[in-house]
Amino acid sequence: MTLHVTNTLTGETEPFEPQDPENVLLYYCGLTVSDPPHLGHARSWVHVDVMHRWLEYLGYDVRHVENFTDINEKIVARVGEDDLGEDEAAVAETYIERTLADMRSLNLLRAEVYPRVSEHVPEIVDLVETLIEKDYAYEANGSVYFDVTSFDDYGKLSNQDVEEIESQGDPDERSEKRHPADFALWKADGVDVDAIDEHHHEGAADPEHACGTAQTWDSPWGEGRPGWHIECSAMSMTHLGETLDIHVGGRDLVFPHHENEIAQSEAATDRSFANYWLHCELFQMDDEKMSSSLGNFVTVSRAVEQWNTNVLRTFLTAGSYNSKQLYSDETIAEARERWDQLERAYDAAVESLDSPDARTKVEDESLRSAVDRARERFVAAMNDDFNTREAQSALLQVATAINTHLEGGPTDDRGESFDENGYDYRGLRSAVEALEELGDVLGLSFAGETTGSADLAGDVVELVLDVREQERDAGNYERADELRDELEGLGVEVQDTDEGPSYRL
RNA sequence: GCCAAGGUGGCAGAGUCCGGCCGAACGCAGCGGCCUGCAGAGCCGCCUACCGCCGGUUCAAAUCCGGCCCUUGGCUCCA
Repeated sequence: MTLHVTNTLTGETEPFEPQDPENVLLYYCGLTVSDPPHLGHARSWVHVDVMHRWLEYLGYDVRHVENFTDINEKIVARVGEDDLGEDEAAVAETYIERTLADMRSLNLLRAEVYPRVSEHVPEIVDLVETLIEKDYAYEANGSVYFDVTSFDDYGKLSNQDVEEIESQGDPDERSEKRHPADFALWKADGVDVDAIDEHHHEGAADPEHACGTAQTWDSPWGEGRPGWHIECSAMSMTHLGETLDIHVGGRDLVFPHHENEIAQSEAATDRSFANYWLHCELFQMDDEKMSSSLGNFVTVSRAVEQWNTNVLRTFLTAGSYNSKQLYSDETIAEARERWDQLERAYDAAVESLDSPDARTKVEDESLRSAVDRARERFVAAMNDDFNTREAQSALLQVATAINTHLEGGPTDDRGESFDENGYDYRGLRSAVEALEELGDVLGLSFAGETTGSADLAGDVVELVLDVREQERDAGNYERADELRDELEGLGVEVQDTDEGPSYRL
């Protein structure tokens, strides 16, 4: 059984075969750092992260590169705003730091490199020169444009017909372009701040000021700035070579961005730019997508604060990466419920494993075979185009098997209960291992976060529970219920069990 | 207008590439039972889907083919 992925280039699900059987070159189109990252970005990050983890699980070495676009008109437009920074680079740096912090809070595996456009201008200039030499690009008034009619495959990713394409880029570029679909590789000096959509930051720095702070670079065509699309080609080639195995990005980037990346790169190298193009679908808010430009987003930092990393990751992987996902209070609450079930079952299994009953010699085939079946389902699901929803379902299957075993007591292979009151420690151990190992593929972590303050809080909760037990023993249930309600009000979930009360924070 | 993706139970969401095991997974909500002082959690069971509409192929279709309707995304910055 091998990994299959849906390739936007062919529109089909294909077996995955990297160029080098042991290594995978993975590039993810990162973000333009002109706004705080929102949950939509997090959804893509988490899915790319899960791909990365799954590829490693399969034994590949993954070279994962994720860029930051730190040269962009939208960044310039924010210069001087709040305390973001006094020039384009400073604003970008502010957001890059925030973004990296958000990424850490989501338990993402680090990429090997996070290249920035500003650090690759020489490579970009080289690439543009190559394209001009090969007659795929032309200079006009200090700007350089890619000639789409010179590249036969133009449109192969998004199935566009060159003749149908109206135009790309700023309106004032049009007169300079030979074909309306030609796009800028290099833009002559100035920044047209008027062209920037400023709907979500009224009162931003005035255009004059912004223009003054837009950095420019020297080039064979005079002072200027790199175009948007060329950066990804230059950076991925610099760090991963001419042909990528996997290129991932948001669905909204298919055209024109990814289409243009292909054109530039393949025109320059005469080689395939990326063998597999995977696209992450977007979040659906009531009836439109979540996006920076629409302003209808929830920031990552707020979401992590409000929920937590495990709940969020459960939520973000509750659908396939390549299908749209509905964002609503209900769908996120449901994810929380799923995660809680996993965690409760895991805690129960670990606790039982440590109890004397677990040492009773009991064999329970049903638990172990349920875990084996779940493992198989999980692996098959992930190999089937990273089907994370199905994978979650397999994890829940383990949780149910644990609970059934703990609840009903062990059974023999005919499903009849043993007389002994014991647990099958081998089965429990395999269940715990499965949860840890497979959960890790989704970036879920069962290792409780026991900080010093949490320990203290736990001690205090136990003290209260001791008092409550005394009240219960005395038949004073009203007082006992009050204590339980009050604890719940503080976020402590109390459960009475045969072995006494237990709680979750 | 052009390109792309999608329409599955009250909600959400797999399955559609490789037709039968799908009268349709997993979960949420709801209902009944067990357990419990009660509650929660958990367990067991139930409930609601002829899989957008019409036609075709086939012994057999949610899954293949054709037509139609609707939704969403892209064609301007966007994960």
